[in-house]
Amino acid sequence: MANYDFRRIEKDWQTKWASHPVYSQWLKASVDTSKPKYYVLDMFPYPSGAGLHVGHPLGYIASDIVSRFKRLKGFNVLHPMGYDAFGLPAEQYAIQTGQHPAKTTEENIARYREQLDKIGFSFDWSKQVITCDPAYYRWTQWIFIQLFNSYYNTEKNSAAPVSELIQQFETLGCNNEQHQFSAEQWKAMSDKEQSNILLSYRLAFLSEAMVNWCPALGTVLANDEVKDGVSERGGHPVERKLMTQWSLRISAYAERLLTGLDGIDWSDSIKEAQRNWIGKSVGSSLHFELEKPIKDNHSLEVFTTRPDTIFGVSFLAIAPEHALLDELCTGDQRQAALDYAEKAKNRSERERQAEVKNITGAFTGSYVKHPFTAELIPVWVADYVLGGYGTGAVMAVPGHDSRDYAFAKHFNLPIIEVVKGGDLSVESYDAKEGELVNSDFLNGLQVKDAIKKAIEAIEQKGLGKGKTNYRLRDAVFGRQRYWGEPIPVYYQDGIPMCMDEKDLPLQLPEIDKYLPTETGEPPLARAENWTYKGMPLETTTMPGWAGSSWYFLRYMDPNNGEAFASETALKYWKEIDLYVGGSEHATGHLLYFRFWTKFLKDLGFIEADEPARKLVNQGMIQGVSSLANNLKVSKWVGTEDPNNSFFKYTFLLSSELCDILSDQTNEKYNQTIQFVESQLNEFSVSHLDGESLSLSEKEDTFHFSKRNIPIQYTSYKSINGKEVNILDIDAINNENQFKDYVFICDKNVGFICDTAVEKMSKSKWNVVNPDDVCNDYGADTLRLYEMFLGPLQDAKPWSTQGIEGVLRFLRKFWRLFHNNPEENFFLSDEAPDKAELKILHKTIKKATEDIENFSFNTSVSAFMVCVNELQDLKCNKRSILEPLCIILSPYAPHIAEELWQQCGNNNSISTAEWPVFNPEYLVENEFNYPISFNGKVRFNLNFALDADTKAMEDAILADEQTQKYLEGKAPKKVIIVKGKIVNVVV
RNA sequence: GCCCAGGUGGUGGAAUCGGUAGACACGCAGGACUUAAAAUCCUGUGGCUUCACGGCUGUGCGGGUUCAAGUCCCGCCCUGGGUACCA
Repeated sequence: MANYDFRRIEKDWQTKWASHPVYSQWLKASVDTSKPKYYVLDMFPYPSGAGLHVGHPLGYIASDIVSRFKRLKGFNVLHPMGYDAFGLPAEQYAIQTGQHPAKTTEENIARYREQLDKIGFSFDWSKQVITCDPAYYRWTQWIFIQLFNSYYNTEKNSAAPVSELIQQFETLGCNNEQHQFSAEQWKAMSDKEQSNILLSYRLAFLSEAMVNWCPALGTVLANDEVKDGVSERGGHPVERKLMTQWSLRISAYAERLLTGLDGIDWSDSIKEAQRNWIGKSVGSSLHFELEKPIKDNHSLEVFTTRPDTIFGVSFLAIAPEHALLDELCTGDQRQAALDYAEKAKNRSERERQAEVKNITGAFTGSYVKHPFTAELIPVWVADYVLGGYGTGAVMAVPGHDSRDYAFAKHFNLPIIEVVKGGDLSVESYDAKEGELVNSDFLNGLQVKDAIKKAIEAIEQKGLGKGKTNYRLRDAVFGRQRYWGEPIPVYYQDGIPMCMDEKDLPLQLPEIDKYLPTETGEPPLARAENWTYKGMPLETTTMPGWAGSSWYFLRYMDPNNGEAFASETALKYWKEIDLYVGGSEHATGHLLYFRFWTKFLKDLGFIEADEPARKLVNQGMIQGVSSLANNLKVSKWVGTEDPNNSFFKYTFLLSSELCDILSDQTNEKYNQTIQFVESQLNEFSVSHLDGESLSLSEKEDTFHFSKRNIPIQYTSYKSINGKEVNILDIDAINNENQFKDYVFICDKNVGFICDTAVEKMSKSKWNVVNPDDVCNDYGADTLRLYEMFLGPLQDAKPWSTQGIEGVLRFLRKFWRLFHNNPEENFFLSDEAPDKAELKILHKTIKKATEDIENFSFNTSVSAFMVCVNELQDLKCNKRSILEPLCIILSPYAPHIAEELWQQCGNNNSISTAEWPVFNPEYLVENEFNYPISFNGKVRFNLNFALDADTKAMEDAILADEQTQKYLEGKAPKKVIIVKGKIVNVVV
C-alpha cells in the first residue's frame, strides 16, 4: 500500500457508489415513516453552457455534509438534485444557431452531472427533477389552472374556488369597493362581462396593466427581474408599457407572506429584504372635497401614513397618470399642466430614476378644501407621485416629509410646522416622534396618539378610514418567449378558458424559428395548429420562476403520474428542513416559492404553510480577475488621415507603467515615456509593415484614460517577495483574438496586471473549474478546502493558496493508518489511553456541534488539531481511528470509505453510526489558572477544580510572583472564576 | 437617504454566557533528511523595545459600563449587500 493516492481512491469509490447496490442503496430516501425524516435541499442550478465553477459546489458541499451527518445519525434523508432548465440563455443560443433549446439543455445537464459526480455528492438521483420535462411541467400547468380557478377569500383569509364566488354572485350579487351589482344584474350580463369581472378576482388573471417591457429581449419582465431600469439578464433597457398580460395575484398574500417570516429560521437580511419588498404601510385614506365637483366626483382621495400631520398640508400632489388629471387641469394653468403630465408620463423608468433629484411639477389650477379648516389647498401634478401606489395622490406636508419639503422649497410653497423637534429652515422633520403643534384638536399630543386621534376624527366625519397599503405588486406571469412552460389557456370568443386537467401536459410545439412572428406575436404563434378543441391557445409562456416555485414538492415523489406527489409522501416529508442557496433570490424565487406553498396549503393539497423551515445562504465565491491596463493614445500619429494605420490597435500597458504615466509628478515619468515610445517604435516597424510612427509632438503624445480589460493567460509570480500577476506574452501573441493588441511590458519584470475580486464569469477569464481542482488535489481536498475557507455565509475570493494545507492534512490522516516504513495498513487493537480518548471525544463533540451550527470551517480545523495531536502521540489504535473515519466521512467521503474498508468493514461507511460523545473523557480535575492583576495576565498557577476558594486565594497571595506584582500594596479584592481565571485587584 | 450584514496579524480566518486575543491553515524565515528534487519533519513568526529575563502596546475611531470588553452601551468612520420618490 503506497501513500495517499487520491486519484485512484476517488475514482474507485465514485464507481462503487454509482453501481454497487451495497454502496448506492443507502442514499435512496424512502417513505419509511418509522424513521425521523430530514429534507435537505439545494437551490437547483440553471444548466448553463459554461458548466460549474468552484463557486457552485460551495452550498452543495455544505448540504452534502449535513445530509451524510443526518444519515449517520439515523435519519431518513431526502437529498435530491435537479435542474431549473427553462430560461433565456438556451433560447438566445437557439435563436443564434437554430439548435433546439431542449438539445442544448440536455447537453448542459449531462456536463453538469459529470462535474457533480466528480465531487462525490450523495444526491439521490432517482429523485431527479427537470423543469422542462413535460412530465414535470404538466403539474406546473396544473397548479396554474388551480390558481385560475381560485380567488382570495379575505374573510377566511384563504384561497377558495371561484365557483363559490360565482354562486355568491348568482344568489346575492356583489357589493364591495370594486363591484356593485345585484344577482339579477349578474345573470343579465354577457359571458364576456362575467368573465371580465371574475378575472379581477382569480389568482391567475389576465389584465391590462403597466408592465416592464424589454425590447431587446422581446418580452415583459417581473419587477424582480429588473434592476436599475435594465434587465437583470443581459442588462438591456426596460420601458413601461401598457399590455394585456397574465399575472398572479401575489398581493393577496402580502400580509401572510409578511407574518410568515416570523416563524421561519432564515437570515435577518433575507427576511428584511422580503419585508421591504412587501412594503407594508399602515395609514389612512382621506378625501379632500373638491372646490368644484368633477362629474360625480366631489372629492380627491389620498393615502397617508401620517394623518397626524393633516394641519401641515400645504398642497395636494397627483401623479401624471391620475384618472382625474384632465378635469383637474383648468384655467390658465390647464395647458401647461397637461403638457407637463404628458412629458412626465412618457419618460422611461430609467430616465425617471436618473432624474430623481430634478424636482418637476405643475399647478393644475384646481383647489380642494381642507377637511378640518375648509381652507383652499392647491392641487399640483408632480412626477414624484406614483400612479400605481395608493390612490395616485398625496397630501403634501412639507414640514414633515423630505420629498414634499424639496418640492415646496423648489416651488416656494408654504412649509408649516406641526410636530416639534426639527429645524424646518434646514430640512423637514420626518421622525415619528414629538409633540403636535399648530394642529387644533391634536395640539399637545405625541405623534403616536395623534395618529390614532386623527384617524378617529377622519372616520367620524366620514372622510376616510384606516387602511393598509402594500408595495408588493402582482407578478407578471406571461413571457413572449419560446423556452418556457406553455400556459394551458385557450380562448373561446375571446374569453380565456383553462384546458381540461386530463389533457395536460400542453407540450411545447415545434416551431421553425425561435423568434416573434412578423406581426410581433410571441414565437408560439408560429406553431401549426396551436389550438385546443379548435380554439386558439395562449401564445405566451410561463416565466423562469414558475417551475422553481413548487419543485421541492415534486422531489418527494417525482415519478407520480396521478398527482404532483402522493399524499403519503407529502404527509411524511412535509417541508424542507434545510434549504441552501444564494441570497440573490431574496425577492424573486424565495417569495414566489412561499406564495405557491401557501396557496397549495389553502386548497388542502399540502400541510406546510412555509416551504423551508431553515434557510442558509452560502456566500459567493468570487474570482480574481487579471486586468490589463488599456491605454488610449490620442493625437499621436502625425498623419492627416485619422483612420489610417494604427488607430485600429489597442495599446495595453503594464500596470506599473500605467501608474507612473498617470502620475506626471513622478520622477520616473519622463524616463517611462521614453521607454514606452521606444517600445512603440519597435512595434510600428514589426507590425505595421514598415510604416513608421511619428513621434513629433511629444507633449501631446500621452493623452490616455486608464481602463482595465479582463485578460486570460496569467500567473502569479513572486518578485522581491511580492506576489504579482504576470501575463504570459508568448501565449497571448499566439491568440488570434489579440492580433490587434499591443502589449507594452515593464523593462525587467514583464507585463504586470492589476487584479480585482469579482463575480466568476466567463467574460472575465476568472473562472476556476472544479474538475481541475479535483484532478490536481482531489475531491476530498476540494470539499474540505471550500469548507475551510471561512464561514459558509461569507463571500470570499477563490484562491488556491492554502489548499496545500488541506491536502497535507489528509496525507497526515492517511499516515496514521499506514505508519510504518513500508507504508502498509496497520492498526493496533490495544486499548486506548486517557489522552487518546480525550482527543477523540473532544473532536466528536466539536464536529457534532459545528455541523449543527453550520460552522464547517471550525470543524475542519478541529480535525486538523486532532490529527496533529494523534500524530504526536503516534497513535494507531483502531478504537480511536475507526470512529474518526466516521466523523470525517461527511467532509471527505472517499478517503473515509477507503480507510473504512481497509479497517475490514464491508459495508459503506455511510451506514455506520455517528459515534456518541462521552463527556467523562473530557473531565479534568485540575486547571492551570491564568493569574491576572488588574486584568493583565501575568502568570499561571495550577489548582484542583474543586479547590476551596479561600485556600486558592491564600495560595495565590502567598506566591512569590504575586508579591512582585503587588508592589508591596495590599490587594483590594481577589476574584476567582472557577475554571476560568483569577483576577487580583490592586 | 433608508434597511441589513460586517471591520481582528503579511493572508484566509478562530475566540460558547464578558474571563489567557490571534486556534487552525497559508505565507515567510531558519534548520534536519536528500547527489538533487518532491515529500516529510523540527523551530520561529502581531507591533515596538530588550543581549536576555522581561516590559509596553494591540481587535476601524472616540467615549462609557465592569474586577475584567474583540464581545455590552453611546456617538462616529469605513466596506459589502438590499432598496429607492411607496406618501
